[in-house]
Amino acid sequence: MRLVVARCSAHYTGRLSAHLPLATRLLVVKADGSVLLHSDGGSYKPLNWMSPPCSMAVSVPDEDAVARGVTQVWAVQHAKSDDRLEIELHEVVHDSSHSLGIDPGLIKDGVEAHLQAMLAEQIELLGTGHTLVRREYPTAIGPVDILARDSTGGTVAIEIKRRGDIDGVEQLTRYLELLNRDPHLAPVRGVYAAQEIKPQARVLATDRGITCVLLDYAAMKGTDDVDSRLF
Amino acid sequence: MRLVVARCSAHYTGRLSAHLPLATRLLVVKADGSVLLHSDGGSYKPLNWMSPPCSMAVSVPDEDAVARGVTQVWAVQHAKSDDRLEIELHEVVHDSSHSLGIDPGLIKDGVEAHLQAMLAEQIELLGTGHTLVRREYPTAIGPVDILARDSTGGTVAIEIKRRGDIDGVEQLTRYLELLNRDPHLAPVRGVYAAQEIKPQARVLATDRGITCVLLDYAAMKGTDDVDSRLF
DNA sequence: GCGTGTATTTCGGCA
DNA sequence: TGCCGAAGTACACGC
Repeated sequence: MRLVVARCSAHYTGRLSAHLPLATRLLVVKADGSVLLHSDGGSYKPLNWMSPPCSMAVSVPDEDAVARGVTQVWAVQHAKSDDRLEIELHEVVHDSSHSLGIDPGLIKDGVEAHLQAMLAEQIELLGTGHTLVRREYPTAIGPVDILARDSTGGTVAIEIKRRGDIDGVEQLTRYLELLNRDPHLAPVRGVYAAQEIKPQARVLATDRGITCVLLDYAAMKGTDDVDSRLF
Repeated sequence: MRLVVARCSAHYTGRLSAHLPLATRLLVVKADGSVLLHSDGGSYKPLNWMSPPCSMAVSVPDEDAVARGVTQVWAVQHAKSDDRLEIELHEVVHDSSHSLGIDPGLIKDGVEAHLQAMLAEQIELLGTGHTLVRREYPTAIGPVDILARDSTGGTVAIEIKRRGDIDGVEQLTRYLELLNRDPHLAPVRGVYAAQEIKPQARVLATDRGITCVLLDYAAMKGTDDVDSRLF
């Protein structure tokens, strides 16, 4: 990994065109050849970058560029597309290289899969008498997160999201349409369960007769008996 | 901006829990207090990070940690939530600080907004006699990109994408269903306009009576009289 | 390899 | 400020 701090400008062409005016920035060249261009703010996203696989060619600036104060030019070309990032470096403030080795990677916990597991175990949160049929109930267009039965024996298809957006309603709608063709299951009721449901998603869901349920992750985790296995 | 290369492990708790085993990584501390933890690969996304606003407290490791080889502990706490990132540093390979100043930021060109603006100005690309009603025509489930009238006075709802995928067809279908309930507008015809339309999207659109239109960005830009303001 | 669905998404725009 | 949709989305998992 090479770290360079320099005054620079940059130009990207590929899926869009973008330009970065002259300013001092951090340039990171990773071992796989990818390049990140970071400012001193924003968030984790670089101002500009090139993803691997790509290769970088360093060249001497032409006369015109030298006159503008350019000391070197980096041309980073993506290996499989026309994506191209050109960086003109002016003063270089810092330049160092470091050997990092391969990273063991991140271990995660607490994403949608956990919500699904916990709701499956606490299916009565949807109402007294609800019973689990199975998680990841398979259909022709993909698995339904949870299939259950309510106290009257009616089938309930549940779509789970961390953030309930409008596309989740579409997803559930497609499942419901398919499931309702199965005479063993029909009629199937839909439940959209999420930690947070956007107003527009709620409107669309309600319009289609889908019930919205808010999930309280902390409360569910508190009564989750498999909690202990996490870490 | 502070750059540190060090052998470290990390623990994140917040919207999820995550752990990073001991390895050598780049740690970037930005001027706004945010912290990035990068490996020598992956992509532009850090292995772990803390977004601003947040604050970092450096402390001396306890006896137990010292025994594990920890030389310092960074506790990064988000200012507005419970998000917390703890980093245990072992050997520090590199440590430098740099003043970068405020970045002028990225200037983009060629995104969906440009396509929309240009098509609104060149609405006759859809056929002679087409007139613009308005851009971002509001509905209960979100704004339609462009609403127009054709030469016969019929209403046309236009969905614009850079890359025409299947979800854009779904989106337009929802709008059409809603708009067709409005007696002042009905019947409303749908047009799916994109620089590139995926075969599956084209099939679905055609099946639903939606017209597909390919947008030639370069050609549209050539006749765009506000072109001069870009860059 | 491609398609699908998630993400500590981030980012910008508009009400 | 909050909500909503786009992103050079990236990324993992399924087939």
